[in-house]
Amino acid sequence: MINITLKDGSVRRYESGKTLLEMVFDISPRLAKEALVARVNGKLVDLNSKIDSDAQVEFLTFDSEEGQEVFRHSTSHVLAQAVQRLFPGTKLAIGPAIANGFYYDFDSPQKFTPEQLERIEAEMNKIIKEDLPFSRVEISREEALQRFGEKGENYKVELIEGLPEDAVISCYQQGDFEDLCAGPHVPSTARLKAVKLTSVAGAYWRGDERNKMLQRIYGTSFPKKSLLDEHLQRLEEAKKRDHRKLGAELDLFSIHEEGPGFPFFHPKGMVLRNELENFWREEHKRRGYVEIRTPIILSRALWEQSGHWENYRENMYFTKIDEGDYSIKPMNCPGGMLIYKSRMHSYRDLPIRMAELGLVHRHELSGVLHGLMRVRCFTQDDAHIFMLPSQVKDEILGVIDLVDEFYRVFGFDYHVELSTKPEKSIGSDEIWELATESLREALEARGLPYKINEGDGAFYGPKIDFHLEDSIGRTWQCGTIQLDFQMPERFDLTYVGEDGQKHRPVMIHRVVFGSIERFIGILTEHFAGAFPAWLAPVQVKVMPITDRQQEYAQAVTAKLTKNGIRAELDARNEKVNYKIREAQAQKIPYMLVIGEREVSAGKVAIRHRKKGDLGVTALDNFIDNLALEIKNKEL
RNA sequence: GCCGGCGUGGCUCAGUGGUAGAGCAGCGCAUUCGUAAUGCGCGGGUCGCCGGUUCAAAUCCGGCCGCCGGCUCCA
Repeated sequence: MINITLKDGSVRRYESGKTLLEMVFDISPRLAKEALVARVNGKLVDLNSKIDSDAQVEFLTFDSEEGQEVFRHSTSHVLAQAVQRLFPGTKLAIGPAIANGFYYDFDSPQKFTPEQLERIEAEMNKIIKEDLPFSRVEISREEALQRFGEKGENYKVELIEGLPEDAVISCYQQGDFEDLCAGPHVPSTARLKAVKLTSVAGAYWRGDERNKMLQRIYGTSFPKKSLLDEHLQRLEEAKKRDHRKLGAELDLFSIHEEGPGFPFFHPKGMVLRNELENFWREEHKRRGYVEIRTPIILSRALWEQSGHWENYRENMYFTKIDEGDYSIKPMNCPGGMLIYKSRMHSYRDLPIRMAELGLVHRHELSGVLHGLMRVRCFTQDDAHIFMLPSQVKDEILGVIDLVDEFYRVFGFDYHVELSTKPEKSIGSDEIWELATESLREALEARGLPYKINEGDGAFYGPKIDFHLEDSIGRTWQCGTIQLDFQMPERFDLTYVGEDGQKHRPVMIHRVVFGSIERFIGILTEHFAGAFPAWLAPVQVKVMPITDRQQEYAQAVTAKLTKNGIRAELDARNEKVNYKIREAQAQKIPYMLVIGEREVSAGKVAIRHRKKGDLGVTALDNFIDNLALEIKNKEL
C-alpha cells in the first residue's frame, strides 16, 4: 500500500500500481470527469500513469493554466493524426500549445486551404468520438531514430538528434498514430470536446527564414462547446476595438496605397497626438529634460561612424544630395551626438537629459505592416541621457519610474523584458556584460518581474523593454531603455572631470510612449475608442432639439470653447435621438441636450456616453466639473 | 521578403461568362421633434492595376499593387 497526499492535505491509501485515473475516480467521480492531468511531487504526469510509491498528488482541470496547456497540446496531436489520415505522407514538425490554442507545423505537398481545414476538423471530431486513449512509451535514442527514420519523419529525427545526451525520449500513441513527445497528455481523445481550426499560415522550420517554409495550422479547443462559443464571441468583440477600424470610424487617421506604412493623421487624430505630446513635454520639463530637434536627412559618413551603416543598413532609406550620399534617419541618436559634441561639457553639467520627438523612417518588410502598430515612419518620444558612470543606476531607475507613472495615467498593464546581446553588435563582451548587469540590477531594485529576451538587444547595447497589449492580446513593445557605452566611444564624447582631464560619459537611449503612432494604436484599442475626456478629440456635443434653441445652443458652444473645452454644435435639422445616436457612435464623452426648458431656465441637460442622462445643471457648473475631470486626466 | 486568404460606390456587402445592385452615409425637399436611426426624392462605381482567353470578362487565366492572418524582424 502507498500513501497519497492530496492538495487539501488529506491522505489516502492505495495499492501500489494503481493509475491516477483510478484514484481520482475513487476520490470524486465528478473531479474524475474534469481532471486532465496530475501534478505528482511537483511534476506533471499523465492520468494513465501508475503510481507505486508515496506521493503528493494534485489533479488539474481546464481551470488551471497547466490543464489548458495539456488540453491544447493533446488537441494538436489529434490535429496531426487527422492530417496524416487525410493526407498520408505529410511530415510532422512541431505542435505546441500556445496562448488560447495550439498549432501544428506540417510539411506537405498538399496546400491546406480553408475548405480542407473543414475536412480536417471533421476528421478530428471523428477521432475524438473514437475515444482513443493516449499512451506513453519511453524508448531509447537508437530506437527513436529508427522508428521516425523509417517513417521518413526527418523533422522528428532532427529533433531527436538535438535532444541532450541524458534526455528521456518518449512517444505518445493514440490509435495507430504516434508522435515524439515529452507529454503529458489527457487520458483520451474523448476529452477534447469542442475543437475549432482557425487559420493556416506559413512558418519557417525552427523559425529560421533560411529553412523550408512549412504550413502551420492554428486552432483552439475547449472541454465544452459553450466555452468555445464564448471564446469566438470574445474574438468578435475584440475585432470591434481594432484601432484600424476605429481609426477610420472616428476619423483619426488613414493609410493609403500611395504610402504603405506611412500614416496620415486627420484633425481628430492630431488632437490626440497633441494632447499626448503636451502631457509628455510637461512631464519631461518637470524631470529636468531639455528638448532638441535634429534633421531627418544626414550624411552617410555620420551613419558609418555610428555603426548604423554596418548594422542597420537593411532598414534604412537613402538619397543623394549633389554628389553626396545621405540617409533618412532610422534613429535619432547620431543627431543627438552632434549636439552634445557642439560644445564642451563639465562633469557639473551631467546628467544631461536631451529629449527629442523625432520622426524616424525604417524600411520594414511589406508583410509586417500593421495599422499604426507597425509602420515605416513614426515619431519616437526619444531622449538621450549623457551621464557620469556613477549616475547610471539612478538614471535607469528614474526612467523606469517615469514609464510606470506614464502608463498608470492611461491605466495600462505592462510587462517587462530584458534583451541581451544580439548577433550583430559592436563593443566587447565585458562592456555588454557590465551594461546588461546594470539594467538587471535596476529591475531587481524596483522588484519588477521580467523576462529575458536572449539576443534581442540593440546593436549598440542591451535594453529593458516595456510591452503593452492590444485588443486581441498581441503584445507590442512601447517603452524601452537602452544602455550604450558604444556611441560615446565612436563619437569621442567627453566631459571635463574634477581633475581637469577629459573623460568618457555613458549614455542611455530611452523612449516612454515608444512611438506616438503605436501608442495611439494601443490607446485606441484599450479604450475601444472611448478616450478619457482629456484626450477625446471632441469633448462635448451640443444638441439643440429644434431650431428655436439654435441661438442659445450656439452661445453654450461658444462659452465651452472659450473655456478651452473642445465642443461642437450639432445644428442639423434632425431629431435628438438621431444626434445622440451619432454622438454615441463617435464616443463623445458629453452631450448637452438643449430644449425649451433649458433655454428658459438658462441651464443645460447633460448626457454622458456611459452613464446616460445626468440631469439638468447650470452651464458654469458643468464647465467647472469637466475642466477638473480634464485637468486630473480622469479615466 | 516568405506562406495562405482577400480586393465591387465613402462604409458594409450581394452579384461566378451576356447592358453593374442593396442598405447605411451624402445631397435636396418636407417635418420642428426631449435622451441610440422621421419620411419622400436625387446623385454617385473605367468592379485594385496591367495584360491574355472569348463574339462577349466584375466573373476564366497570368503578372503586378494593396489589405488581412501568420512566419521572420522590430518602436
